[in-house]
Amino acid sequence: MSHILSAVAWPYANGPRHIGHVAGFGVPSDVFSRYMRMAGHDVLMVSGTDEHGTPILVQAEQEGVPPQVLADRYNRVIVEDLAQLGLTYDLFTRTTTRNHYAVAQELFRQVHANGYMIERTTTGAISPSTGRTLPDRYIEGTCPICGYDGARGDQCDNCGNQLDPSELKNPRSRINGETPVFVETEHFFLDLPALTDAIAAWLETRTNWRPNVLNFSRNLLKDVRPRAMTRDIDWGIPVPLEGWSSNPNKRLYVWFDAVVGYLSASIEWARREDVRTGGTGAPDSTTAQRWREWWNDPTALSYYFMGKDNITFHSQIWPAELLGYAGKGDKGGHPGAYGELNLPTEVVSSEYLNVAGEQFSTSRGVVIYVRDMLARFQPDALRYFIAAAGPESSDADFTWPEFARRTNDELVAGWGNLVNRTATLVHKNYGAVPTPNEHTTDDLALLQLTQAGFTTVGDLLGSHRQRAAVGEAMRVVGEVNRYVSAQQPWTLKQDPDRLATVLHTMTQAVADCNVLLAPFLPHSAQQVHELFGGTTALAPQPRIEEVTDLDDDERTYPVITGDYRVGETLAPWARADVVPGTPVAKPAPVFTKLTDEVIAAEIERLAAPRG
RNA sequence: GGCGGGGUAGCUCAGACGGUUAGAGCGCACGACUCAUAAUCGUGAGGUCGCGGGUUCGAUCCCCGCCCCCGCUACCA
Repeated sequence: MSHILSAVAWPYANGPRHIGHVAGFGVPSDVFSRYMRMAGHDVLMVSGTDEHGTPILVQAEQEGVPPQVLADRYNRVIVEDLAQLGLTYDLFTRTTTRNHYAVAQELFRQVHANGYMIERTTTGAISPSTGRTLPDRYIEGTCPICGYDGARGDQCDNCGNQLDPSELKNPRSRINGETPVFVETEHFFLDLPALTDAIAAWLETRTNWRPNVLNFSRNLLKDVRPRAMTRDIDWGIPVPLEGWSSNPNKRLYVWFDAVVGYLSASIEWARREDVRTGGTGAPDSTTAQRWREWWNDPTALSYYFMGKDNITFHSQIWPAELLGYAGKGDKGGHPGAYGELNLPTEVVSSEYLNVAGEQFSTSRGVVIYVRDMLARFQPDALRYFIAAAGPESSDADFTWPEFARRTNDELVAGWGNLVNRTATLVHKNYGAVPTPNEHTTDDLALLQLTQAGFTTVGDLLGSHRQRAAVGEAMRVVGEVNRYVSAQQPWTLKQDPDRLATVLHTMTQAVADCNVLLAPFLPHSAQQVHELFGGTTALAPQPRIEEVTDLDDDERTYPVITGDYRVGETLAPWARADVVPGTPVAKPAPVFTKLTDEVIAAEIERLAAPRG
């Protein structure tokens, strides 16, 4: 049994998240975490909303509200969506807690003390009216090469050439149209060249990563330069150094602190455990130190879930921060108060989910929000689609007809119908799970087959092959349907001994399948369990809790948390023998079949102009 | 431009470190059954494995060239 950290990418709080986001990081991380918990491991699954950076600041100004107000709004929306989808975070928090500020600053301070934060003067574009960094992407003008007027500061969309923003003719801010000025400014750069050997050595020890992720990560090391970790901006975490911390216009780069979130959320989780068990939540109390079980124990495992656009931050920047913190680069050094922190065991990156062949685009209205999806469809239907057809190893496509097909032909007709016909037969004939007589070889063969699923499906889940895993589980479901057709229990009314045995075998096989599918379909797994008279918790769900900031009594915010203890709130990854005599009521269908009309309405909604 | 991924049955995809008849699900055709949300089970039709060369006894899988699609290209979350 291992300690396993499920580190899930932090959704950016500038708007509601769409199903592409949860396909990339949400469902895969939850399926993995649920399975690992069922298999008996100590899983800590953490994430939160990422709330700093230019986009939130710009959007807040356009709306005329403080950035924190904007972030508060979308933090709550995202929390509600992820919880409703059934994502079992041990803690889903945010980057604007005092705890996170303190942890991010501690990381920065020690990386700096070890010599891996180097101060440099650079020329940067700033907005003259605010004094803030104007990122390349926020500058546009006329391309000096092709004359196209809509060129961005980093690249011309017309001719494809890379540009330097200072080369643009008639440069202007996309935020407010003013002409940017190029000034000299001081910033701290993460000294990646001094850490490259250490990163490369770590990458060399990595096995079992998806090959494209590992190759991409190795490639990144071919051309490494120091990377700025501070910004001219007044929204973010203050730079914890003399002369900097009091400067309202210097802040940590949003990505520096976003990846620190995995650690700070783990620490916040431990501190809240301390509070829950009667402590004060002070960082140095015994329970509040429990995060170290996942971060300091070298045998602990950590899996980072994200979309492919985040790979560089998780296989290069975050390891560099950790190595710099530990003093393990070319310049030496020593760890700070958190000790030697584990580097990622595996960076589990997804590709992209497209919608009907197009990339998601909020501005063009090519988007399906998680919220809208969950308002009209069962969460398990979306989870199933993502698990079975998601962008696991290459880009995948979401279309409404395919969603309907997966739901109707596989979930409803395959699995739901097996549950329903089994429960109906049991209910009609006995009203309870019957006591079996002697099993035939057919019965035993089926039970052996469903039992074997725990190994085959489990192995696939453990190696992040969820599409194959759910396919294997559904193959087992198909075998049970074949058994039912072959045994024809509805013809056995004159042979009660045999009927009881067949129905008992079916019930056991369905129960096995239900556990196999529980990581993917937790909502319906619990329903199916109860349909067959189960009274215990099989697949727990997360809950939203309003909490007070541990270091600021004035502030409250919602978190996602829950109790996911195997054997107590969660079924183990193994057969649970069905108990003869357990009452089985007349079943109601577990999954809702999607009609053509419903799907047509969704297609129309997607095609409609935005707004 | 550079780097990376991909082009396999009508659709969505799997697979082969080169080797007898290339797989799955759905769709389609026919049949069986009727416990079940017209669900289930069986049988069958259907593929020049992007194009052109090369290596090889043999390539769809390796090499070269080409065409097409997608992503990344570093201060953008």
